[in-house]
Amino acid sequence: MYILVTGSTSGRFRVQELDSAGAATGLDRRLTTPEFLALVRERDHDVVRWVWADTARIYPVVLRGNARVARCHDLRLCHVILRNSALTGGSVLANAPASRWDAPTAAAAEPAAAGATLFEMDLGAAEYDGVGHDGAGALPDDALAEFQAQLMAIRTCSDPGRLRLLLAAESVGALIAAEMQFAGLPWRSAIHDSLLTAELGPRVAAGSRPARLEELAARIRADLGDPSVNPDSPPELLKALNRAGLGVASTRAWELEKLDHPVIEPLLRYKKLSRLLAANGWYWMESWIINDRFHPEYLPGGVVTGRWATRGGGALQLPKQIRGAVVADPGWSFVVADAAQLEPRILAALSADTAMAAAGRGTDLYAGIVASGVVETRAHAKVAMLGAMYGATSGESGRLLPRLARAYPRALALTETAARAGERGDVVSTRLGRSSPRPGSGWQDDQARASEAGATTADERRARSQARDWGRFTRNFIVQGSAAEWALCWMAEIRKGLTALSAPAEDTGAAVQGRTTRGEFEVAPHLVFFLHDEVIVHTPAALADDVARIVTEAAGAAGRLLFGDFPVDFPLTCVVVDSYADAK
DNA sequence: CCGGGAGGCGCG
DNA sequence: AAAGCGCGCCTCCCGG
Repeated sequence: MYILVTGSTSGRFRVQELDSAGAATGLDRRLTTPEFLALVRERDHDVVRWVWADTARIYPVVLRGNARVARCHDLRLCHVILRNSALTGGSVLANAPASRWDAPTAAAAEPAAAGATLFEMDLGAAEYDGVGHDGAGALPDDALAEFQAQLMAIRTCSDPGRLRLLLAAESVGALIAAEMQFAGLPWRSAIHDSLLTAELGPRVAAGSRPARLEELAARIRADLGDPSVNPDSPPELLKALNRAGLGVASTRAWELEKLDHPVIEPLLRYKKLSRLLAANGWYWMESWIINDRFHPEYLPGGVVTGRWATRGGGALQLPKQIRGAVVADPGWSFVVADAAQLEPRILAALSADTAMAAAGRGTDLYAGIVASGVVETRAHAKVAMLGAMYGATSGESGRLLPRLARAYPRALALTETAARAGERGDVVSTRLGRSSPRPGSGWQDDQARASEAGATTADERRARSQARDWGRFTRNFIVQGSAAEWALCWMAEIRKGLTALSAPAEDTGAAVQGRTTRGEFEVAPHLVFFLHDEVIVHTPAALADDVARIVTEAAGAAGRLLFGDFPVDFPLTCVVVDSYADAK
């Protein structure tokens, strides 16, 4: 049973009931926002999947109305997958000309605009799919046709089960992303401020240097014998370093670390601190922290591999330096969990390499590789595995690869096959059927030119280099993308478990007019952060152990969803803490 | 004045 | 110029 929801600029929703084949049943109503919210509460208990154009646009309306949905089908996200998947390459959908469903997603509203709080902002419910203008100029209401085309593409593909799981996972990911943005990550501005003050000195006006940075800049100038050099300017700094007799080609920290000179220590500290100030300083805090919550905008499917991206606030790059500001509410705790060596385990399962899977059973996978006698140290095991998944050719990683290939031929053959496909310009696909993009026309042109009669050695070298670049991309795509699918399934299972844990707390009505509320996010355990292979759940402290069990069991369930009975473990490091800084 | 590329660094 | 993938976002700097 599907319920198709389309929106309108006049705050009315069109709601059409569809049967399990996606055909209209005739139930077709126009509802106001309160009526729509009432319908959501009434019908979400059934086996209903809500179908809509864009979760990021419509679901905040539901959340602000203190309601939630269990399942949805996000037409925009699913369209992208089905258009690109090799599994649906012959479908009508994939071969139709580009439409508005192929347009990039519009930027959402500014988060911290002019004193508005997140809960007062218009998150774009109106006109989220551009339909429903009651006058001239309305765009065609093609959401139903699009949904039916998607169902057809799934039904007629070679492996519908995998794609159905992928689309369900992608869509529930969109729900979770909206819920996490809505709930926010607990963030203590006072602690953040004192961390900054301890590192940088007292806060100063924007545009001037805090005391610690000013002192370090003075030392750098003195040590370089250059009273005017600006340490924020790489070209100036590079010249000054060279004048001081330091033969570096860049000012990167990893290169400076190799040098022995008095200026290096203050310079590296300057770089570290100026980065903290620029990326996560007071200005960042004022822009992104509202009422002790960080509300990043997550973008499910924002990376071609299926990983999420974020927009604004740099939520996926929170430096370890400031994680001490992430503190649970009084009486609450965080359950912080992180999948151990996720990508190599995904590779073992993808390739059905039982030896590699066995090396990770009940233990650190890299330690297991050492115990199997493949390499001598854990560091070697790790760098060799990363090299296999990223396509290392030289250095220590390159030297260790043959030993890995001897011990785990199936796993290494899979990555090699993916790389060769990319080098030819072919498409590769993840476990559940997300396919890599084709290389651009420039790439194709360069390959073609290199095989023509008049090709120069420079043409050939260039084409070969680009082919290898693309091969490294496709090599990594299957692993990173399949790991992203595991993570989506993991989060979906966590969300399901958390819902069951707090099921009795059925709420009764809409938010009080004019009041801001986070609804059940104020009383029940909920996801507040996700970072590729890591989640944070904010929970009443009394439920933390239950939550930890749910999170752990969800990892096993995700593995079974992707890989059935294949004997691969997905162990977690899972801790209950008050502060994110204590997680590892 | 603005936009975009480069350099650089944070995260997985 | 990071060996080897994927991102976002800061400042500086240059060209239009």
